[in-house]
Amino acid sequence: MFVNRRKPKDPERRVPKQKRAHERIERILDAAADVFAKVGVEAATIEQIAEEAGTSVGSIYQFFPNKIALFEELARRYHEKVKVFFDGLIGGALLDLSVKDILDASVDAVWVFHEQETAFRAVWGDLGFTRNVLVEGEALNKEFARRIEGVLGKKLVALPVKKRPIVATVMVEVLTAMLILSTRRGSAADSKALREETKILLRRYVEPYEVRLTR
Amino acid sequence: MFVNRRKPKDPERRVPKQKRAHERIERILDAAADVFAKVGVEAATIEQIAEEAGTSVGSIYQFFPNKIALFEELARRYHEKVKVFFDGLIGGALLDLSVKDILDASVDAVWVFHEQETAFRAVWGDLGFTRNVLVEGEALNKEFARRIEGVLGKKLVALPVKKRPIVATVMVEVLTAMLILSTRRGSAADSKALREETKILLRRYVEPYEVRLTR
Amino acid sequence: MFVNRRKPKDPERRVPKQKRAHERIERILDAAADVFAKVGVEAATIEQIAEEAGTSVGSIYQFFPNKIALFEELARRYHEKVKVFFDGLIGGALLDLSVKDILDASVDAVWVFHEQETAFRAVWGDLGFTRNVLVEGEALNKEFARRIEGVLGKKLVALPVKKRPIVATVMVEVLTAMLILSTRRGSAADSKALREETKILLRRYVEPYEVRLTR
Amino acid sequence: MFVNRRKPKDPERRVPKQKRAHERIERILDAAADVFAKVGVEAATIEQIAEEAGTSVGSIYQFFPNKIALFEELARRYHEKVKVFFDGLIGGALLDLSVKDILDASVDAVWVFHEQETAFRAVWGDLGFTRNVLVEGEALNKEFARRIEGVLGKKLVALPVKKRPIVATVMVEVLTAMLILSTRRGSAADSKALREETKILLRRYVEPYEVRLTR
DNA sequence: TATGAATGAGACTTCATTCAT
DNA sequence: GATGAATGAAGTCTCATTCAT
Repeated sequence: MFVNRRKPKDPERRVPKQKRAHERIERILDAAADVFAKVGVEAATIEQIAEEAGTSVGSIYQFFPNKIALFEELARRYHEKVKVFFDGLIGGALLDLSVKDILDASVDAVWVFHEQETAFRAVWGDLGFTRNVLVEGEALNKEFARRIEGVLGKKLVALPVKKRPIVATVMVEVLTAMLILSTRRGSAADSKALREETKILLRRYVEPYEVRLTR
Repeated sequence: MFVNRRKPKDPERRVPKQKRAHERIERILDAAADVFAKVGVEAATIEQIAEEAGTSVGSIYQFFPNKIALFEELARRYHEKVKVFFDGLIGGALLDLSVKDILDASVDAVWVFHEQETAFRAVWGDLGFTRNVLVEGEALNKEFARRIEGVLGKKLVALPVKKRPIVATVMVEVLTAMLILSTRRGSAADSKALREETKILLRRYVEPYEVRLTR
Repeated sequence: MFVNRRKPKDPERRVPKQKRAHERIERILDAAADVFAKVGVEAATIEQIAEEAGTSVGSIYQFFPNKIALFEELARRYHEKVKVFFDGLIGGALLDLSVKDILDASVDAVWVFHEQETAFRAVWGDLGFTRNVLVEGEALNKEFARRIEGVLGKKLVALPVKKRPIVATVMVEVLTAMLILSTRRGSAADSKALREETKILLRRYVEPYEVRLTR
Repeated sequence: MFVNRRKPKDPERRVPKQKRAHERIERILDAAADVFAKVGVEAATIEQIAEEAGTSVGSIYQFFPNKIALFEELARRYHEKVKVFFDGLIGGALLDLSVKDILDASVDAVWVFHEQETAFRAVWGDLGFTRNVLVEGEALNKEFARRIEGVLGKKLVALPVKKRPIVATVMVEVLTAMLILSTRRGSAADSKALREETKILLRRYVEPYEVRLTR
């Protein structure tokens, strides 16, 4: 009742021990992602999320100290998921393929991943705008870039080591931009076309680095 | 957009008042742009903007029905400015240049424009975030694309008419993405490097369409 | 919307420049005192106070950053009022009277003051309980005690200097206790009787110090 | 006060369970007293109390219908304890002593009791604050007064019967006030001094009633 | 018209109480 | 019974918008 009654509380909040709790957390996060996707992170309200999750606001606060924590957890999870995804992609036989095939396969894979993870897009899309957590989005893309650098180094022999970071960064950002665009545009036909165009764009960008020009 | 700004009864004596009102509107919009840039559209408060503009909230509501109208007017103006900018760009002797030179000049021009218009970036950057006005941002980029199509048609003779829209769209989005990235990264050195890399990227993308491959 | 949007704000809040605002502040404080008196400081809600004051919660927050600030301002004002009251009491011709007459006059005056300032009692009564602001109540009574010491020194010649503080403190606390009791009991008859009994109690307590026992 | 604690069907097998329940109740009440003492009744949360008691909130609600019931039970118990205490005090050889010795012994005893029962002070102190249960605190003091009246009648022969109630009341309230003051002030030295001063105060107050003025 | 105080809906968060396990 | 997660009413506070001066 009094001002100081709003004590910070255990910042970690309850650790989910029970299965039911675990499910609820998932439902809450899913709902949060949906709502974030629908109206944006800022405009989303806890009540909305609770309703979408089929719970009460109290339950959300049982697990998350505030709205931003929901967002951060989502971002963290996507980050994780993407890392795993990339590891699978690169860890595979990718490096045995030609640059063109690598790009095609990668774009396809990322595209599919992106389309399946509806909520992912919302979070990712908002990352740049939600000033408080910009960091996370940056981190995500920077991590992508780092991974890609590894591949570039092996396949694009004509690419000077010093230029690798920027080329990788550009590739990631271009891919991101195309994904976001495809989300914005909505139509499946557009998406397909954009995907193919993205492949072309990336291929043309890096092809010159593929073989060292001899003679 | 505006409330009752368009009722010039007694035009004679209205002129000075109109002038004052006009100045006030400009100051309000400038302030809004600044505040939006600083804290984001959602977080910005009318009071903040009023203070920054050296007016009162009441005065703002005299001219704008609500906060979003401020944003929309800003977006509209930038849209306008950009159109003018593009007209200048394309209307000039651009078409006499080679594709490479066109791209270089265009990227440079856009880049400079973007860097000068601080508030522009804020508005543009927040476009995706404030869902209600996403439209405006889309419109902007679509308009860009349409303009570019005109140029493409003339210079990229090998580009099939049907492919023009998507190529133009990709170019605009890529350029946009690079501009946003450069804003995020901040450092001037990065910006310069990104600008050059953007030129390379775009050039490689469209070069194949430059000349019809004859046998 | 976001967590950090709840910025501390100008802690002083608006300074009342306008007459209307001033009146409103008075009304708010009166209402607060009433509500505090009725349900206690902790249980009082801003909404209740706003209703009682015939305003809106927003108006209250225009002037006071939070509920506790209302309480503190009330306490501060009462403190002030009481100081003035005491100055009047002691500054008068009181010292020319006998100890008995001084006590009688003082108890009467305090009693009347206390009965008139309904809200005062509420705030004072809660001072001891509202942990956060205990200080204020203590300060008030300590100040009383200090004033009384001055009088004691002059009239109670047989009271050793070293004992003055505790005797003064006991007198103040006893008087306070009796006032609070009389508030609790409610009935006017009781109040009158308690008042007289308080005079007796205090008189008997200090009479032995009145004259130095010679021989 | 209690929910369903009084349904001993199958008393045989219930004994151990009852015992366990009894212990739990004690632990809960102790915890409640501690927490009330620490943060005040309003600010105390059931969860805090449960934690302090090493139980769960559910268990608390097994025995107490709500938070206030905890408080009331504590008050009731203190009331009880105090009654027993007083009975011991008065039932003893007290009446054989002089008025001075009675007062000295009583004040000492009450003081010690008060200092030992830490939680008691918290509950008592908060009595005035939690309006709903003000009654209880009043009752306590009224009961004290009644007991004291009995003694007064026997020892203060010069005290008119009609004046007994108010004298008793004043004595109790004064003692209470001094105890509370000593709690507030904290220091042991102060406490000792206050205790002695309280003895003096009370003695001087009632001495005149000790012997009937003859002639 | 300009000002800024007033309004009040609505967001966040807490916590007493209930209830499924 | 015991547990602690779930609920949601209620409280605090903010700020877009209105309106009296």
